[in-house]
Amino acid sequence: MVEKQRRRPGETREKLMNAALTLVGKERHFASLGIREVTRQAGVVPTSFYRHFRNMDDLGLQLVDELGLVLRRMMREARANVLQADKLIEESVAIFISHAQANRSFFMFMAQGLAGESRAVQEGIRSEMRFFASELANDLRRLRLVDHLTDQDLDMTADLVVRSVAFSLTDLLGVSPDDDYQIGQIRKRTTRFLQLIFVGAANWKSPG
Amino acid sequence: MVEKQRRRPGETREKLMNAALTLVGKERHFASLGIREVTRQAGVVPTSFYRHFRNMDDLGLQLVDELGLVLRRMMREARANVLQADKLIEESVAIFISHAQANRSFFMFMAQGLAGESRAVQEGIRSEMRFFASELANDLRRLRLVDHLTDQDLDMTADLVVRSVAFSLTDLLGVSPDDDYQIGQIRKRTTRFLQLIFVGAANWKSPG
DNA sequence: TGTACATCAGTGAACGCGCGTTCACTGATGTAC
DNA sequence: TGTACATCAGTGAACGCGCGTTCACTGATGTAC
Repeated sequence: MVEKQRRRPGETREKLMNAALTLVGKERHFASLGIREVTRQAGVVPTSFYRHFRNMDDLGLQLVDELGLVLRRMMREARANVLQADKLIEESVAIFISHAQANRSFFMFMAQGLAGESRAVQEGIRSEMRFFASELANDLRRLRLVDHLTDQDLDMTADLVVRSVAFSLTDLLGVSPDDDYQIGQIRKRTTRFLQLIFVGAANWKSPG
Repeated sequence: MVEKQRRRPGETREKLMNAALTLVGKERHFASLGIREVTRQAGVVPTSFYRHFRNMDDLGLQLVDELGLVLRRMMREARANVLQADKLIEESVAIFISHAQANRSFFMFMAQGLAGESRAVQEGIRSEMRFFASELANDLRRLRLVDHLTDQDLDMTADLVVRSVAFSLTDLLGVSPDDDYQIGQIRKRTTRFLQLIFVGAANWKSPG
């Protein structure tokens, strides 16, 4: 006899979201996932899907919300651990890379969603990135490392940093998680990108 | 009676590739396109597909090749038209944006493919971007605007420029092609990103 | 505390449909001699 | 130049299958009084 029901509330919902993420982590594109496929991966009957989501887009939107949590967690860790200003960039990049590795599927979903099929998911991910960039701008303001920049120029700098890191993400997701050499290369290159941007910011004069 | 056969050689192949691009241009993700869907859009019987492609991935790879041509055309135009060094960035960005608008579907395909399902397509697009970046580095070397950089640092700068522009592409593709105000904003922001990067490059000292 | 009822979340059967792919056929075009 | 044959590219019919979605059902949990 099959053990059924008496599940923790929200358990199936969670299973479905994890199933979608797992498939995305296996090089599948979110846009090509089907409801039956996801429920199969989750070990759940297809009809269960509709108890939690209206369709795959809906599931995608809820994944975006969770992605936001992952990003906030990463930010918190970066704030706690990046203590020496002179190592700020190296350490932040290292933390980013370790989080990207630990949540590979989530970040894959994010990279896919930026040019994805659902406009709403796309907007959601963009909005998470904007939030991230604005928090970074606040941190930079607080650290007073680039004191001569106007608020607007600081925002621009933070935005460019976030974009560069996001692009490195797609590099990172393209190599095997075990390939330490390649990952090291990506880490170094990302670090240099950010250094270049900060040299630019340090010497920036607002056009007027 | 239906007029049939006696087609220009390669005509159907072209129709199929255009059909896929058209669908991608309509917010569809390439990974979610089906063979029947593409042939329907092309006005061709499903079996015709197999005369030209082994599967959708194959079609994707051939689109990457065409994408390369589009990028080379853009590069050529930029070289021909960007004459004054002081307007170099503005003018290049303007040319990029006008090409992105004129080949919206192609660039959409490119943005999608970077995090797409097919590893081969992904690699193809990356390789086109690397080529583009290396050509840009050559141009910068020739113009002698950043003479103090090592070859490696110049490559890095060009790479960062290309990435930033590619990311702006996803901004651009997210707004309506008629929304001149938004497009203007994206143009300005991209220009400032590149200016920031070049200020960084101008003041860069290779670590050693 | 107990009872009646509503809501919630999971199930299996069933539907009609569009999918990818195979097949044998056809006429146009290219090639050998 | 003409003829015989191979190759190419397009066609329509057919296949089995997995898809999204609906439905009526069931038992567990929450709520009202």
